[in-house]
Amino acid sequence: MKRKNCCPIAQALGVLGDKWSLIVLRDVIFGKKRHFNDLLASPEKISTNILSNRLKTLQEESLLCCSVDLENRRSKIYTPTEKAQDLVPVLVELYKWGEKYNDRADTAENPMQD
Amino acid sequence: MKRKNCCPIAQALGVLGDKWSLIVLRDVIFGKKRHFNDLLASPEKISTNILSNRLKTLQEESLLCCSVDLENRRSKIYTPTEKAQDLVPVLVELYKWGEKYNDRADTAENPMQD
DNA sequence: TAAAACACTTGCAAAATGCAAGCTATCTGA
DNA sequence: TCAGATAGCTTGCATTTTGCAAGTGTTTTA
Repeated sequence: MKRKNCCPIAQALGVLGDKWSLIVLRDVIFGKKRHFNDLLASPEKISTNILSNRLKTLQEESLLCCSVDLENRRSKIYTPTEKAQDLVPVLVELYKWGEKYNDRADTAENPMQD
Repeated sequence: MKRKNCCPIAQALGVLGDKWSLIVLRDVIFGKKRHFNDLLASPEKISTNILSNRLKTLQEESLLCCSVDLENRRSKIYTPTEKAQDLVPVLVELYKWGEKYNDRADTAENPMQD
């Protein structure tokens, strides 16, 4: 969803305002997950085609960069850019809000405590 | 999207992780918009059925409450709850991030400067 | 060299979104 | 009082996004 000529919140949501982008970024940033299968294994159960698509768009938005794992050439490594790291405050505030109002978390499945 | 037994971020996104909920909340919280038609008039151009649906789900999630305008009984007033007000830090961080990385905002259309 | 692992891709069904039109209750002006 | 305007929806239908299962191609391991 392109959102030109509108407020920064709408522009941020143009990139992040879907069901999965921030989940993937959470896992890459806090969970330190780097591989496709690591991200697939999250308790939210993203499906392979969506994950693949999200990794593509997040690269296009310069939130992730992708490199080949030198020790295992069939494996790709996805790392967060500075632009993605700058989402930490957003994720932290979301975490605090979710904790205050919606928390039924099983800490064993909590990616913030990786 | 129900997200039980998972981290607070995922739970927050279960409520807010779509294209429109945070846009509506932005307008109610910062733009101080209270009526259906005020919300319709935002530059992001939400359509009537989606707005109607979002107002309903945001009430179900206790983020908005709805009352009849006593001075104009065909008009309804939507006000943010404390739970919604507590999203201010999330919206502020999103704003800062959007401003830093995606800003092409026309300040004349910027709801944060209402 | 056969089997397993990894990162996808494809096909198809279901759900969400987007657009236009219509509908009902209230209100306003002649 | 009564036609038209207004506010807030609802409906129908096309398009887009998501979800699930199965399959593909390359690399690695046994």
